[in-house]
Amino acid sequence: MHISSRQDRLHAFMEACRRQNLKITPQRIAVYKALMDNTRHPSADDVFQRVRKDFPRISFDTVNRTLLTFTEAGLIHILETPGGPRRFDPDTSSHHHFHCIRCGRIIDFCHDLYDKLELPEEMEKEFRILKKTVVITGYCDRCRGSESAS
Amino acid sequence: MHISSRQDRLHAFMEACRRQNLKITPQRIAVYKALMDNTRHPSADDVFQRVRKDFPRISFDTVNRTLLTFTEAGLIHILETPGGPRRFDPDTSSHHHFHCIRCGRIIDFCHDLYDKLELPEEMEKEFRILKKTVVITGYCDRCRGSESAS
DNA sequence: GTGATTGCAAACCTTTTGCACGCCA
DNA sequence: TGGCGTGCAAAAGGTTTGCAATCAC
Repeated sequence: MHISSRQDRLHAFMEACRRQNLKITPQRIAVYKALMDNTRHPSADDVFQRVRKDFPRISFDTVNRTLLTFTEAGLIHILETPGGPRRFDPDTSSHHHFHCIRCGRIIDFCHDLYDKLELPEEMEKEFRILKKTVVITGYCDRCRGSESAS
Repeated sequence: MHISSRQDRLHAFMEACRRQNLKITPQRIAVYKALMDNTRHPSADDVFQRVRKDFPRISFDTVNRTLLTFTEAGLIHILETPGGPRRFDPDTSSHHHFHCIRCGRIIDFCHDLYDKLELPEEMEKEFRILKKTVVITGYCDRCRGSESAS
């Protein structure tokens, strides 16, 4: 959970960069700050638009590549989506997702039981697991009425 | 599981179309047949390439739209992927996925316990649920060695 | 006959790639 | 200084849209 302050998180971020031999550049800091502000599920472009406000000269590519770098470093996650632009998730704590197949909304939810699910034994042996999420798909409250009205 | 014959499944498909007021066109039949053959996780283009063999005059758009139509009708599912082209899943029985974040492989697995997971009560009340999947992300057996070699 | 479906083509959007320059360590 | 990181621009890849012609019912 996000009990740590902005400063603490920024500090931890820089530590993580050092640990992974990632150079600490103004651009990376700007991207990370934007991610801390945005608790939703931003696309690369969403992040770009936000970072731009404080860092007008940054390029989209830098933002996009930075996001991929952060993902490889485990600082953020890539969301599982039903197609469409890639979405990132700055929240790396265990949580789960609901996807509306009509409006595309992704709704986070927490669920202790799901968090505690054990991984299949063989998989744990053979693979290196980073994340486990329950994804529920359907029509959200706003869309469930219109489902047959196609 | 797929104990029913090709003929049975085709028949069930046509029944489903009638039930949903979908016209039974040669194109839709061709797409459905291609899906029955392909047990992997095809993209729209994968399906297109396959259908083409038996139906050279079909257009990509028709295939793509047909897949979306089938999804809305609940005949197939859209896979949750970390970006990239949309993938479809002709297997609508309960199963779960592992995603390798390095090579992009999607591996199906079955897991009774995961199948039996109960949905969050409130969600079941408010939303219309179509599917529930556990998605595990990480490095697969082939890729786990190369993870630090970036 | 009528409305749903198809084929075609263009537009749109996102992601990837290559390369020269610049900056962090 | 060396090599990683950045910015720019072009290309590639996938999806969506509009419209006229066609087909299933």
